[in-house]
Amino acid sequence: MLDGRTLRDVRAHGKHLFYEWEPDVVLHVHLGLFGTFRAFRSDPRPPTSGTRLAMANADVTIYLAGPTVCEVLDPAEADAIHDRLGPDPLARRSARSRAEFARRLARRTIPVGAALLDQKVIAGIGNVYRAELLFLCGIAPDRAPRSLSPHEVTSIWDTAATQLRMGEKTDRIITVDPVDVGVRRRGQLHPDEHVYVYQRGGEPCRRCSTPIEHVEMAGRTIWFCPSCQA
DNA sequence: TACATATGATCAT
DNA sequence: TGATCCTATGTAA
Repeated sequence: MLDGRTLRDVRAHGKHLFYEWEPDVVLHVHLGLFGTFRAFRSDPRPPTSGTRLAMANADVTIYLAGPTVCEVLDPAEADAIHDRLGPDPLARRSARSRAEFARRLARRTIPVGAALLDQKVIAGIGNVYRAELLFLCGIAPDRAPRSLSPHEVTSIWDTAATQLRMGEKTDRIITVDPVDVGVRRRGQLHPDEHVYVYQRGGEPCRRCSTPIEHVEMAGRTIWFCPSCQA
């Protein structure tokens, strides 16, 4: 279906990837929990039974295995998927998107910790960032969206944009301010010091030493500091 | 070698 | 809320 076509563009919205092939065919990929791309610069191994997609040109061969979604769509179908997603903090037009986020968040009655995983509210956050963002903003995960001040809502969006941009740049999730672990620069952080709360249940908060707690929310575990996020 | 576990999202109920 | 998709990795055995 895609053989021989030229790749015109690749776009991302949240964790959804859209490969636009000429003319007017869109490959929609979502890696989910298990999906991985593997690239072979030379001498590609033959695809295995788990390989769902192979893309190759003269220089590189890329395999995709384990994705939640790998489907060929027409542009209208791709648009429909795009339209049902909430705003992406990494997209341009951020001020407008922030207002849209505030609107969509305010309509929900679920806890803010659950809303951050709802792709119709905000796209692309994920389980690590939802916990880290709420820590950075000093917001308890079980707060009702309606109880959040405009400033708190703004800070969630702006912090998401900043942190996601940093993650994109470094290809790592590093939310910790080096000052909080007693070093000067990001590069001096030990890998165990990259996050404030994610998967740190029982360990002392990096800011106040209170033991980190965790709770189940939207079917997944979220960690938080009961003192910093009172 | 076996097993638990993970940065996700959808759908049925 | 639980089942489902079903790869790679790290740790235990």
